[in-house]
Amino acid sequence: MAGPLALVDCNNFYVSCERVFQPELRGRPVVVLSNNDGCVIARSNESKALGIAMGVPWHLHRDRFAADGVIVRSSNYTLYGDMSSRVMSVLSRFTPDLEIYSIDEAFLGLQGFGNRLESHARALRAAVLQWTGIPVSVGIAPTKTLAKVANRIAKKDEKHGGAVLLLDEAVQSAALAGLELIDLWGVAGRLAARLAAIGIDTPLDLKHGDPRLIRERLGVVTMRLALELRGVPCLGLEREIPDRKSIMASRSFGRPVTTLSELREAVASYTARAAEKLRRQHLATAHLMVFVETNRFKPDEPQHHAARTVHLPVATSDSGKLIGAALAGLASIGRIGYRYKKAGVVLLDLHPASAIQEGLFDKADNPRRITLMRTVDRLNLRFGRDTVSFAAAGLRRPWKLRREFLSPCYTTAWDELLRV
DNA sequence: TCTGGGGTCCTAGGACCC
DNA sequence: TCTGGGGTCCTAGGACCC
Repeated sequence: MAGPLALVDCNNFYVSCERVFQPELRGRPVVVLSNNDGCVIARSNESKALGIAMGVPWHLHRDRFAADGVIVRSSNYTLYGDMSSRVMSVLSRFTPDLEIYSIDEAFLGLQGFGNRLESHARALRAAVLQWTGIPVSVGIAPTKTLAKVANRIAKKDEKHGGAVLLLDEAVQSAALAGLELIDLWGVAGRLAARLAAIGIDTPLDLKHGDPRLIRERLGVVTMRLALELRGVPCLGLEREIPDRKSIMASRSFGRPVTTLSELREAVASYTARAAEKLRRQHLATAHLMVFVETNRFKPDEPQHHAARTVHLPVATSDSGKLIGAALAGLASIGRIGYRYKKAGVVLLDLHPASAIQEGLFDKADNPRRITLMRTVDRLNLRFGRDTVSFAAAGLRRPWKLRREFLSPCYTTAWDELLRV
């Protein structure tokens, strides 16, 4: 069933969108800034070559950007959303098997294309460029994780002409040999550190690691990642767009907010915006969370981060009701005397709007947690340096627990016991 | 000398992605 | 003066219920 997959990823997407309508930006260093012109969220290749990192705050680098002739644009999400739809629409002409993964990426199922994969990839790139003006890179491999690797190589090295195929095992390993763990999809700093702690230092180590051991130590998500590196598909193509599980509307304030009335205004307008999204997706919500935050980049100022969840007796998408609930939540957490930097609302526990009348949202069929308990006569604990074992009447055999799986409060107790 | 075995809801936070 | 705005999944623990 599973055939090769392509990951199609738009190059420097936001910058490319700006360039479609301002061709004079081509060949020049360009960055796009986040809301409030806070930090850099997209860079052209020329900007990357200047050493501009993702996410850097603009105000700290403004002078340097100016000196380097960097062109700066505020973001325009309406434009990017529209361009994204055009790109996806072109891609859908090439295969019905399409997963829109993000605003600028899609996975394509390419079963049945046989040995025409490479020419197909090139035709696809050319079509997207011609019809939308957006350059894309294509990575083709048997699994999503390897397709990500292929795409990364296609993007980094121009000699491949924007398309890379990783179809046989030796080629895949050669590609992985040039990467570090944090270059992999799903690996960031923390996981890389935990992998290193069990002797997995490179993508090839992970590929050849013992899946059972990895699962035991690091969980099922990491085991899937290891298998995907071997070419075993663990992540399927998701053709249907699933309903959202939460909807958020939040903003950082341009300057600190110190009065409750300003906070109320902001929260009311974010709630209205979230409610619009909710209705557009034909959903209703039964919980709403409102939160406020002070400026975390100013640790010397008094900090206050607070959130309150408000339960709605009947799921709704009515802006008025939601704003009322959000303001009630805000009243119980907002405090005078703090300089607030950010606020927002999150709508949770979403249901199809059509289910409201029938009350179908009310009852969840699946238990949220399964508890196992056993009363035992007496516990016999043996503490070792790295493991503790339990023997008890009521347990068929002793349980052994490794230290790294204990939460810190227990390991402290463990240390105490070892000292005795 | 002795008092079960589950369940739900809520809050909070970690870790990752784009 | 100035550091984004969304999402996902997972884990853990407390309060409370029957």
